[in-house]
Amino acid sequence: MSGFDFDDHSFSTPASGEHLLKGLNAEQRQAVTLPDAHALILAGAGSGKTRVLTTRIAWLLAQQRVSPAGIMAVTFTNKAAKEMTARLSAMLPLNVRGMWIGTFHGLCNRFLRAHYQAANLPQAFQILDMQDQLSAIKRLYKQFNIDDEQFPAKQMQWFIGGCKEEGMRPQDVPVRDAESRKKAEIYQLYEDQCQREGVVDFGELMLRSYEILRDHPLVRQHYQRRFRHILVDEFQDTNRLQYRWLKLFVSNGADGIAPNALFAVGDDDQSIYAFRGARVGNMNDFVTELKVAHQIKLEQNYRSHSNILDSANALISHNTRRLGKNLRTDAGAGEPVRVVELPSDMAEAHWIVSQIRQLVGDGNERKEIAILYRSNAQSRVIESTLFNAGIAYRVYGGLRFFERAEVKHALAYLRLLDSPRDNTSFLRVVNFPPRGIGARTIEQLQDAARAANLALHDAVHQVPGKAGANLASFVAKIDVMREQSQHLTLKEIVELALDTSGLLEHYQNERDGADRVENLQELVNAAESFVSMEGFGRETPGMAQAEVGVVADAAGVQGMGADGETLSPLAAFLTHAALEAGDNQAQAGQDAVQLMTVHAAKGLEFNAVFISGLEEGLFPHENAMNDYDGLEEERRLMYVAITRARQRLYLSHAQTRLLHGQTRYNIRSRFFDELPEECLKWLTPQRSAFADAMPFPGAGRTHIEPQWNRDVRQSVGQGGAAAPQQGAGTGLRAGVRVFHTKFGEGTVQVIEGSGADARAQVRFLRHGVKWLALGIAKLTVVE
DNA sequence: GCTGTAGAACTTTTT
DNA sequence: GTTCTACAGC
Repeated sequence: MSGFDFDDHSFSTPASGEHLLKGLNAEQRQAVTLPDAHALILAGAGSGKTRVLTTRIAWLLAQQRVSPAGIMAVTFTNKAAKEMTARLSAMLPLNVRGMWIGTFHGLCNRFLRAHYQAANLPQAFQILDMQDQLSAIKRLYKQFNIDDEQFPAKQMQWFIGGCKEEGMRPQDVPVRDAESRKKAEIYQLYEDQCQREGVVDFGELMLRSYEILRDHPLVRQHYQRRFRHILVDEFQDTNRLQYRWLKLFVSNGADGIAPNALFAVGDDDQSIYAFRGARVGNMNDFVTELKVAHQIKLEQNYRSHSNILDSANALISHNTRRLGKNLRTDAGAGEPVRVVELPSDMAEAHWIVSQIRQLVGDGNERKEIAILYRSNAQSRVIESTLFNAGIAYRVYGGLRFFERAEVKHALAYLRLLDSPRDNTSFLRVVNFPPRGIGARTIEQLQDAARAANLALHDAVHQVPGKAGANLASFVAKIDVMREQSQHLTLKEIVELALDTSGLLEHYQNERDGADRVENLQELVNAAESFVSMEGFGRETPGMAQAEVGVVADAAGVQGMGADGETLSPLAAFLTHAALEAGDNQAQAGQDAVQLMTVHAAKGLEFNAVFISGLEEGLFPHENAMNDYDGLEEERRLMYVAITRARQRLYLSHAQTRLLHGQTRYNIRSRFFDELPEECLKWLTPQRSAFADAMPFPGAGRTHIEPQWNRDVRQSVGQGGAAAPQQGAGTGLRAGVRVFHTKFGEGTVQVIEGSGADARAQVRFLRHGVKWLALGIAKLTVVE
């Protein structure tokens, strides 16, 4: 039950673990069997990264070099953590629950529950997701009269998250001017509010456990002593704080603790999350700061044919500052990469659908076909085309189960049972379903609560009159519910909440409430299966007692509860809901074509992949094109997209695209020019100024036109014959300064196309770079 | 206190 | 073009 017997070597595997190495190539085998020292594994796409990671753990255990309790394995997503756990238990007969395998945030949560007193948190602290966090900030704005115009709440949320990722508390925020001072001030107010209400956001989970490890040597030493092997997946995605957090677990041999080993697996070429704080530089820092002796590259690719892989390699070689890696495959050349240009986004969608029809007709499974795009907005046209064609599809992204409004409402009621001080939850449901508690009443309550320094829940009796009575009856309802829930199972508690709150009834009476009722029902199911899901609720406190006891006894460390309290099943369930928003896979398991952004596709693979919208401004995205790092990240994104494909890869771009309600004219992505010609098969002639009027190409027609004028941008740059008809007469050419009635002054970057299709790329002083159709836009030449 | 309409936003996203 | 937010009117 404890699973924390440190001397537990009780699995019946041959001690050598040799059998685990079967089927591994030399590189993989070398990585798996490295000595107990820090190591960096550069694992290219499709090189068997997860396999190496899990086999490494299994091998260490089988060799009896470490007990399960001495392992910590960290991932980014719940999905990855689950997969690792599943593979591991398939390899070895052992109780994986004794190990610390989980996401950064999941492990931090586990840590903070154990050290909640040192962390100065209630044991049943609630976790704010992004929605909760934003509404918490907005609430703060109301209370302190902060101008949302001047400090947009969304931006503030981003700012606070960014500070925490850098390990900065409000007092650490550099104050340069009035604005930064105010931001730091708001950050502080937000922190105070969270502390008062006993809630933590995602960043706080990381930062606070980091601080405890940093500031409590005895706690730190305890974990350093315990974890002999720390393994990290997707290391290139770690942010600064996560890296520092990891380093605190590393023992350098001081304090009488034997050195332990950090085994990091990552791929710098697949680093696509810089925009949310990921720092590829952590890989280099790791190597130098911890004097990593073992670096292994996994370059054998088991996924793609060589036309695909060579394309990926060629593309990514245009990036500088790489750690350097070249994938190889034994799979043979395979099909060429098919490339096509289409007149519009709609034509592109039709073309993709026609190709999919053909693929499916040839016996390919729909779920083995993926359509990738750079931004979500692009999915709409494709969706409607697939829908009209009657092809089953599934879109990734969007609202997940625990994020749905009705589910969040139900969870808010449940949270109030455990954490009455959670004002975010209180406000969410105090008048939902409507019970006559309006804005003015709530304002009164907030004033009273602030004056008396009480939680909203505890201040209801300070509000006089009818309004106060309404509030009191709401609180009474919650309190009664809490009383009644005392001896119920988790499932019964959820049912009680749905019933007593009136949520279920409310949605049952609503016209379009059927889906919501169904989701609430699903929540009951989730609660039921959660209990039977092997002891999530038991496991954490089990660790808490054992560990905290050890540390507190040995060191007399104050403030670390070693009492026998366990986290209630409800609290565990709420934690689960916050840390794992659940699937959005409505039709999961069906044989449907997969639609997703390139980001969402990372880590997945398909037999056939369509990458759509390969146009300048879209992919690479215009917001990323301005700086060099941004462009390199876009290229890595493209690299990720290409390497998703096993057998067939299709690249498409459209001349015109409806975006934000207006037609945009795009030229094909520069990435086409970075792919090896011999791997490609152009299904339409490469675009030129003279070939614009191509009719909508019949699906699958494969004639190849002469490829004159390959790079339009280049010919304009040379001041050559680009845009012969349009540009010549008006004096419009690259470099000329122009004026636009809406965007103001700018400089022409590129002109291309001819006649009605002619377009110019203009860099405006105030509005950035835009593509304008010369037949429509009113451009005046300034000079 | 609720409902309807006008206005703004809009890259990528897990925890 | 769509979707969410905010404020005004009933």
